Amino acid sequence: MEEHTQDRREIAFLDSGEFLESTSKDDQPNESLLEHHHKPSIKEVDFFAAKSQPYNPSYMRTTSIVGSSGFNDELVLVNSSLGTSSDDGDDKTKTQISRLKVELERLHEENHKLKHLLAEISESYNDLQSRVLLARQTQVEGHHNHEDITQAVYSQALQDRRPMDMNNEIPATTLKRRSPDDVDDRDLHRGSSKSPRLDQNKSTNHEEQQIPHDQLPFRKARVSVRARSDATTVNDGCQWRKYGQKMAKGNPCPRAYYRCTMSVGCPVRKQVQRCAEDTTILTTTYEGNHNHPLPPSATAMAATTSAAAAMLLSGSTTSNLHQTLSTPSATSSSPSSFYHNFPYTSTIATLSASAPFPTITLDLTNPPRPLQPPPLPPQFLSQYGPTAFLPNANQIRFNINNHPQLLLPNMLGPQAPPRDMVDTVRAAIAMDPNFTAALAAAISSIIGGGNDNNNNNNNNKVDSKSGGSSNGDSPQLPQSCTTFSTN
DNA sequence: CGGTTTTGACCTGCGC
DNA sequence: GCGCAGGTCAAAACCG
Repeated sequence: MEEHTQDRREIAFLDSGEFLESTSKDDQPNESLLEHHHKPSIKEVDFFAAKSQPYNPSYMRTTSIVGSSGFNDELVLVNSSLGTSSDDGDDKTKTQISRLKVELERLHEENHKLKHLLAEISESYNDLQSRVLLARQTQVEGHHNHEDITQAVYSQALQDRRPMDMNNEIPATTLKRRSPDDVDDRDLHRGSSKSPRLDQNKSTNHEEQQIPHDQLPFRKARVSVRARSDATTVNDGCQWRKYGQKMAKGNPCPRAYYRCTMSVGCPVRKQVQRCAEDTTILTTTYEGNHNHPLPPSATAMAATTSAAAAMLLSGSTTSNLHQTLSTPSATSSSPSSFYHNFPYTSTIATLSASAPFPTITLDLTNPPRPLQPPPLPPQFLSQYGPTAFLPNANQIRFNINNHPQLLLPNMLGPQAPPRDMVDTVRAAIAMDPNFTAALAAAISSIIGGGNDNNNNNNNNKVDSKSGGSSNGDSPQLPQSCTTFSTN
């Protein structure tokens, strides 16, 4: 049981309609509240029903911190008028108060259980999603006639047999490990004979491979983020260690390779390279899934890129994704119809079919044409303010399956503090069911988001060297958050 | 002293 | 087979 008295977050009851009706009927919220607890009317706390309830400030004497998911992690019912009631000293009132406290404790415990339940559901969902994608892969491998460009991208990824990326299927060759503490799915899946001394774990049978399902087998999709930054790399909330640097062909700027160091063996890697044409643009390409909890500041980014990767890997969800050509060689087969759906000159999201990996590029560099934001639920307006979703200079735009266009303010630019990013991603996830791929991470962020402010200003490190703060000041989330790509 | 960065070497796949 | 390019390794240097 968590402490009620320390660091409590005051949550107004946005409970069932019955409850609100009872409180609004007599326009005496405090007494109604007490009366309400004479009756066992609050059997369950319907967190998600709160969204549909009109916000009535006269009854919400406390600050509403109902997250965008509608899930309260702390239920501390505060009746600010109890102590000043004219019935002070009345035994009946005291009895009611004590009953109320008991009920409150019960609700708190119930809330705690629901949190666990939600975590389990989220985990189950991720598991199921992996299985679905695996089934899709199997299906795609047997049917190469794909009219949809995204299916073609996906198919190409599945047919790619480059050993460095041989994570989509277990090769019928040797598996190896470099060292006990340097084990990632790449090592587990790679069919390399690079180091005979490390040649072990041989197997030729798919089903004999004991591979974590969350790393199986979809790791090839990449999420690339283009953003203007003067720093060597962008702050995404994670800790990274640079393990290599290479000069890439056609670009005078070196490409740096980073590996996530927030957990031993975390397979997530990223490449950072400046654009040759415009050195103020930094391209960060993420690959892999985190195998550890993420701090809230990293979860938001993870949720966004994970959703993008999920779109990329899901044929149905990518079919309506606006696509443009990032380079003349990219996605030459992209149907021109996409351009009709895409009235903007700037790149929104780019799918690259020519790359060795299916890659989705989120371009945050081109100021898009101002767009009318979608209507927002009242709770978002109350929580984030009416201007929270107004278009900024740099935004990511998603248009997935004809869902409302989501405006994600520039996550990486210096003018956008992480708080905006976190809040906006939360809201975006809540607004679009297709972001359920990131739901677990987002909700975790929301649950732990009571101290988001702690992460606002101290996660601006620009490289891993100055890092360490991101996981030191942030509470670790109770679950592993799938990040960036689902491949 | 431990973690990170640097940097040359090495490995692999691909194209010719 | 050879060269090229992308990616990774690992020892040395660096840093707090």
